[in-house]
Amino acid sequence: MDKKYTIKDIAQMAGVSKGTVDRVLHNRGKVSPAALEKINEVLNVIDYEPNLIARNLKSTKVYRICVLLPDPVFDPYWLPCVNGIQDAIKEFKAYNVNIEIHYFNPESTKSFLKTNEAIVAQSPDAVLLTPLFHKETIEIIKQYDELGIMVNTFNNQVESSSIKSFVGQDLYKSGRVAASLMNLILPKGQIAIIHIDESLKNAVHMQEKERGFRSYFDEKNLSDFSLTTLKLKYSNIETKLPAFINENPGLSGIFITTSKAYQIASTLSNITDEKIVLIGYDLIDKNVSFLNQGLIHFLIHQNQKRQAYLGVSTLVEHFLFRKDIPETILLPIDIINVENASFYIS
Amino acid sequence: MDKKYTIKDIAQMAGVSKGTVDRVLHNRGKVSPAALEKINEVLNVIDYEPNLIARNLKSTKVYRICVLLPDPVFDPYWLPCVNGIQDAIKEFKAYNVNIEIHYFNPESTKSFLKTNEAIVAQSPDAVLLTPLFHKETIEIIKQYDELGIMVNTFNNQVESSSIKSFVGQDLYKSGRVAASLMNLILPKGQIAIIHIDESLKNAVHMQEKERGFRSYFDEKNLSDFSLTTLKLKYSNIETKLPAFINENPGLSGIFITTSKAYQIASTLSNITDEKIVLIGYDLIDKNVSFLNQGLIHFLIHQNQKRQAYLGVSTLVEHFLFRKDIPETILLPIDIINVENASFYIS
DNA sequence: CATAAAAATGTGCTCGAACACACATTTTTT
DNA sequence: AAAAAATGTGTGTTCGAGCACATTTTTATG
Repeated sequence: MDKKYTIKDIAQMAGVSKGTVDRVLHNRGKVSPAALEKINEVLNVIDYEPNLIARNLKSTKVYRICVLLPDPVFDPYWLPCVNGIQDAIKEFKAYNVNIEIHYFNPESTKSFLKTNEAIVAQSPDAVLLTPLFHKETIEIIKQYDELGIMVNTFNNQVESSSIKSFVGQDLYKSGRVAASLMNLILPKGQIAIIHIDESLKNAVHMQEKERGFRSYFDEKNLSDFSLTTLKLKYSNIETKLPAFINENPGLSGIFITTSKAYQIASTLSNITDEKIVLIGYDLIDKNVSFLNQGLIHFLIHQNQKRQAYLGVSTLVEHFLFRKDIPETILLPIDIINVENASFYIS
Repeated sequence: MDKKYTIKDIAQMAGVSKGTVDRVLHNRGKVSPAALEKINEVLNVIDYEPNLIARNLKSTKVYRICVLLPDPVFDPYWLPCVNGIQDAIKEFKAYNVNIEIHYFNPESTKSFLKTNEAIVAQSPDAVLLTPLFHKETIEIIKQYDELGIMVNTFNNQVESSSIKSFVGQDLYKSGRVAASLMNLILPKGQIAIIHIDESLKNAVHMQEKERGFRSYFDEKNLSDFSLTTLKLKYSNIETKLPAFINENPGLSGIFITTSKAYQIASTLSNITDEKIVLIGYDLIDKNVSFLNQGLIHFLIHQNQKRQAYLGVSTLVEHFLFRKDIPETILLPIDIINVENASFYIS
């Protein structure tokens, strides 16, 4: 009963030509009520699904998708994204899709705006954004909206009615996951939450993680714990972290809300032999190296590669196969330790 | 420079007809040395990739793939597999592929053999097997091999040169992951490894997990631990487990090598208030329920859904797009606790 | 009622690969 | 020397959807 019907089949069954069937299916042109009814009758009985292969063979329209990504040269955090996008490019190269990556300097709002202009100039069908800068993103999105360019986002969440979709992780929950792991290793003690950032562009990101982390301990009502927040910059870790350790000799755990746990691990290994539990984010090489050395206990995998891949592939499948684009795709919060890390590194 | 060339383009460039180009590309029919050289010259310069869409549109060949799966009625463990396969069916329904699931009773080798016969009678192009019964699987595979039916396996690994591919998890490593988590919670104490099985059909599965689990503690040279292995059957858990707990009052952790951790959790909650750490496998409803209650600490996610999906999709992509089938695909060993479980449940 | 305008419907070509078939040329056989 | 076989090459059709254009039918208007 799973026979595949073609437009020709329907035309024959309804006693009309395939042109008329086509007009009914696509609401194009005029069709007499009589013909409409005959065709609808057939359509109600059978289960017509257009052959996507044939459709995409015919169509000469080339869909253009631009990806706006921070240049991995400035931060290796973004490297997996490039791989994810290249996977998507490879997968869809048989189709009429053109996917381009445009890089910007994550330290510079100017670079962000300039690269956006370059993309706008190309007037693609859709853009996948990494909305690092909130204010600028809102501006840019307005522009895209006016030009009828579809906007998807990933990694960072920005509220805007013009955004079709977001791919990322529930940061609040990921903070809770980190907390649950910390609590498992440390039944009590002082724990620091460290934010490492130069420009506060990840401020919301980090705050959500902290909120989740704290909520876990709040709920548990664990009076055995004391939580301290510490904000560091790349440039002052070497001086401020040792000072902080000195001031807090009872410190037993650190939760790092960015991918820079390796910086803490590295500095820490130079100044103390005490075992401080480190939990951080992302499987970048340096983090994995400290994980293997036992200096980082857990990493939470944000799977940027898959985020980027899904961001692109949902767009492509929307254009090619008319699939719906989900408003939000939340990737699982993968818990990584030294034993299972190798399976997540691609 | 990424222009897509067609056979017609090549024909024109080489000054021959598309028929001759086709003969060169597919080694069919005779071609004069002169024509061959001209065409090869063109092919060396450009980067020809046949349009897969056009190829699959033309081909009328319907590929038939049968999946041999234990009936989820007997064990809910297999339910996610059905979903994974249905995902694959949905994804490829536009193509000429016919995917059928055939169920057998996992308690009965007879049922396994009988269902296999039914599949053989259909003479599909490929079969995806769940090789529960080792001896019978080897026999069956021989039969498939003689008939030229391609065999892929998932979940259970069976050594055979006739098997094209295996999708699953590294069980030894998953045992190690479980051990590392156990060690994190328990700095010392007595730990039991419990195998729950009726027919020992999973014997190899469980042994590998135990081997990995023990290897972790062996390596660490942790003399503070003592590991005991206990084999239970579904029917005698209620009597034997309490007896075991009585005999071993110092027991502080249990590693359950199958998806039946919920049975242990349930029995345990009736006989003792002591906090015993439980680590098991698989996100089946009952396990997740005990995870949420805090009676199970960790579950290792074997992701059967994805295993089944990948088993089918690699086959389909092999037939449709001539992709290589990887010999082994090892899925990551996902660590699940109460905080991140929801993201893995589909 | 004629005729233009509008509405409805059918025909035919395209996309690119695959392959059957027809035809031409050369080689081999009797 | 004619017939038969082998070899080389080009042409044309197919797959199904999409769409432009041609054709037919209906309706409106003087």
